[in-house]
Amino acid sequence: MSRSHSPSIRMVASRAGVSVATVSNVLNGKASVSPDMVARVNKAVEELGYVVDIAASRLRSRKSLLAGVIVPDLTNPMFAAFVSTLEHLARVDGFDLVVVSARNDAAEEADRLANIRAWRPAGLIAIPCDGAFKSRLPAGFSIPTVLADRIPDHDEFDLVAVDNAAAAGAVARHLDEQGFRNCLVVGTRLSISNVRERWEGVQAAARQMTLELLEIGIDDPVGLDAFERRLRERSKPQAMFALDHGTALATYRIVAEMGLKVPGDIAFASFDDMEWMQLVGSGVTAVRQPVEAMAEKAWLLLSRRLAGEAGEPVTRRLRCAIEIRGSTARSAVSRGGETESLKREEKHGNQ
Amino acid sequence: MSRSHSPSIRMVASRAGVSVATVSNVLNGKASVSPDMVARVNKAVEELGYVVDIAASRLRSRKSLLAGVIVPDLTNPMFAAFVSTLEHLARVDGFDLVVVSARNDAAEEADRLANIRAWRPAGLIAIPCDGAFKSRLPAGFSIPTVLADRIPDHDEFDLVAVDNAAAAGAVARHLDEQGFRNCLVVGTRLSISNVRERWEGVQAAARQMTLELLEIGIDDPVGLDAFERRLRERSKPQAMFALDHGTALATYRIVAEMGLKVPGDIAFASFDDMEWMQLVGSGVTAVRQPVEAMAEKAWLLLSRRLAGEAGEPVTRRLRCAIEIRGSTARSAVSRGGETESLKREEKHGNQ
DNA sequence: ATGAAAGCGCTAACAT
DNA sequence: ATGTTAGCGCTTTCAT
Repeated sequence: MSRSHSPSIRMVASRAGVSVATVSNVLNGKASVSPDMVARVNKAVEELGYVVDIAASRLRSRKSLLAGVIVPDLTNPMFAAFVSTLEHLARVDGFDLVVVSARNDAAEEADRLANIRAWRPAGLIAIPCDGAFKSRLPAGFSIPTVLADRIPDHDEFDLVAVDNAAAAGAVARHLDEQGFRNCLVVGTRLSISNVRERWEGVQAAARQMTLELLEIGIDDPVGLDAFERRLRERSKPQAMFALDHGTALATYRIVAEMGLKVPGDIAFASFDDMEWMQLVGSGVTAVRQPVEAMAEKAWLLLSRRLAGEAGEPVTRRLRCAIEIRGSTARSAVSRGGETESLKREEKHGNQ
Repeated sequence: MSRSHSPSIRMVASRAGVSVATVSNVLNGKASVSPDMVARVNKAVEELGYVVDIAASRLRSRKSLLAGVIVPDLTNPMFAAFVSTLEHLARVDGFDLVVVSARNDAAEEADRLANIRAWRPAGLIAIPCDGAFKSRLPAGFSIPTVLADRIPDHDEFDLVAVDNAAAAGAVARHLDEQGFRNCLVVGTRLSISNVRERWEGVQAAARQMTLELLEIGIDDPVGLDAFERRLRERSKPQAMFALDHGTALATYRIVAEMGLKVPGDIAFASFDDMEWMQLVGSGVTAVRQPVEAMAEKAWLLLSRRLAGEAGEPVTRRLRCAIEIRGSTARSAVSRGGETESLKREEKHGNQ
C-alpha cells in the first residue's frame, strides 16, 4: 500500500551516530550543541531528505504552528485573494494553514468547522456564511478566532470588515447627484451582513432617488428569473446598483441580453471592483474593497491573540475606495471602447 | 497562552466509565461494542464536544487521510476552481486537504513542496509552476503524486491536462477561415507547457495567416511595455490570440486604451473563457477549459494510486470547447452590447 | 555537551 | 465484549 516510510528522527540519529535528543536540539536550535554534532546531524538530514513530522512534534511539544481558515467560497475572487494573502503572511510567521471552503452552504460550514478542530489549530480565521455563525460552532469551541468580511449576530470574536454602509452610501449619493431619480438595488440576501449594511447605507444616503431592493440569492435560477421579470414587466429604473460581484455579473448579463445600453438606457454601479469592470463599455463604477488589507488585519489580530493578548473582542472597519467610471455618467454619449475613468477616493468610515 | 486543552480520548473514557479502547472502537466503528457502550460513549463525546486528534490518530494507525495540493496561484480563477472542486471530492472520500500556493514563484514552490512533506500526506496533487518541477522536489520525495494542467519535462507522474494544441489549433483555423491574414499571439512564457503547446498548435493549424509570438511574462511591467510598443510602433495585426487569462486581460486593456474597436479594428480570441468574456462588446471568442473535469480526473488518478494501483504513469488529455463570439467576426458591424453567440463543440484530442 | 527515558493522544495487539 | 498495554515520532526533563 504505502511505500517505504519517510525517514524518522531515529534514522537520522543513528546515521549521524548521535542521540535523537541531539538531533532534535540541532533541528530546533535549542540548547547547546557542539559544531561537530551540528555538522554531522545536518549531513544526515540532508542525505536522508529528512523533514520533521509536524504532527508528532505538535503532539509532544503541545504547541501548534497551524491556523485554520474557512471561507464561504474559494472560487469567489475576493475570498481567493483573501486566502492567498493570508497564506503568505502565515508562512512568514512560520505558520501553516489548513484552508477549507463551505461552498456557500451553512450545513457544510458547520461540518467543516467541526472537522477543522481535529487538526488542533492554534487559531482560526473565518469568513462566515451568514449571521448565524455562532450556531454552527461545535459545542465546547474554544479556538482563538478572528472573523472577517461578514458580521455575525453576536460579538464574541475579533472582527475585521469593510465600511459597507459608508461606501455604498457614497455610491448612492453619486447616483443621486448624477440626477438619476430611481434605483434598483440588487443583492443576494439580506441575511448576509454585507448586503444588509450596504442596503442600509444606500437608504441613508439617497435623497431625491427612490429605491427598490431585489434579493436574488447566490447562483439561484429562481432569483435570476424574478430579476429578469422585474426588468421586463415593470418600468425600467434609471439606475441599478449591484451589491456584490455575483449580482453585478448577473445584472450586467441581463442588461446585455435585453439590449440595454449602459449608461444610455440605464446606469450601473457595482460593489466589488473586478478587472473586467474597466473593460466593458466605458467602464463600470465600482467600490474597491481592500481585501489584502483585510487579510493583513485579520492575521495581525489573530497573532496578537495567539501571543496571549487578552481583553474584549475588537472590531476594525476598513475604508473602501470608489472608482467612478462611465457606467454612471449622466449624459449618455457612449463612445464604444473608450474609457473615461476618473478615480476618486471617498473619505469616510472610522478605523 | 493556550486555553484549556481540547478533551482527549481519556477524558471521554473516564466520563463514560469505559476504557479508551472502547471509545476508539465506538468512534471508528471497529470491533463489536454493545449498544449500551455505544450510547454511553456517544453521550460523553457529545457533552465534551470531543473531536479526535487527527495527528495522533495518523501517528499511531500509520494511515493518513490527508492529501496535499499545490498550485501556482490561488487568485487565478482557473486554479481556484480546480482547488474548490478537489476539496469537495476529497471530503466525499473522507480526505482532508492541505492547500498551498507557490505564488508564481519557483523558489516558493520548492519551499512549499519541502514543507508539505512535514504533514506526511498520503498523496499530492500539483500544478507545477513550470517544466522544471522535478528539480524542485526535495531529495527522497516518494509521495504518490498526480500532476495537472502543466506538463513537466519528465514523465514519472500521472498527469492530466487539456488538449492545448488541438484547441489552440481550432482557434487558429477559425481565425484563418474568417480571413484574417496575420495574427499576433500573446503568451506569458514558452517555458510553461500550456503556452508552448498552444503556440505549437497555432503554428500547425494556420494556413494563410502569418504568425508572430510575443512573450510578456506574468504581471511583468517590462513585458506589458514591450507589448504596447509592438502595437504602436509597427503595423497592427488583423487578429490577436491571447494564450491565457492573464494575457487576455492585458491584451484587452491595451486594445481599449488604444481606442481600437473589436472586431472592427482588430479581432481577438482568448484561451480561457472567463465570465466577463460574454459581456464585453459583442463577446470574446474563447476556449473553454474543463477545469472541474480536470480536478475530477486528478482525484481519480490519485485515489487509484492510493488504493495501491501500480503500473506506469498515465497521461490523460481532456478536450476543450470553443466559444465563437463576436470578437472574431469577419465583418465588423459592431452593434454595441448585442451578443451574437454561437456555440460550437470542436471534436479533437484523444482521451 | 550529550544521552536515556518518559509521555503527548491515539489505535492495534493482545489479554481476559 | 471489554480492558491493558505497547508504541507511532517527536520534545523535554533529568541524569550524566
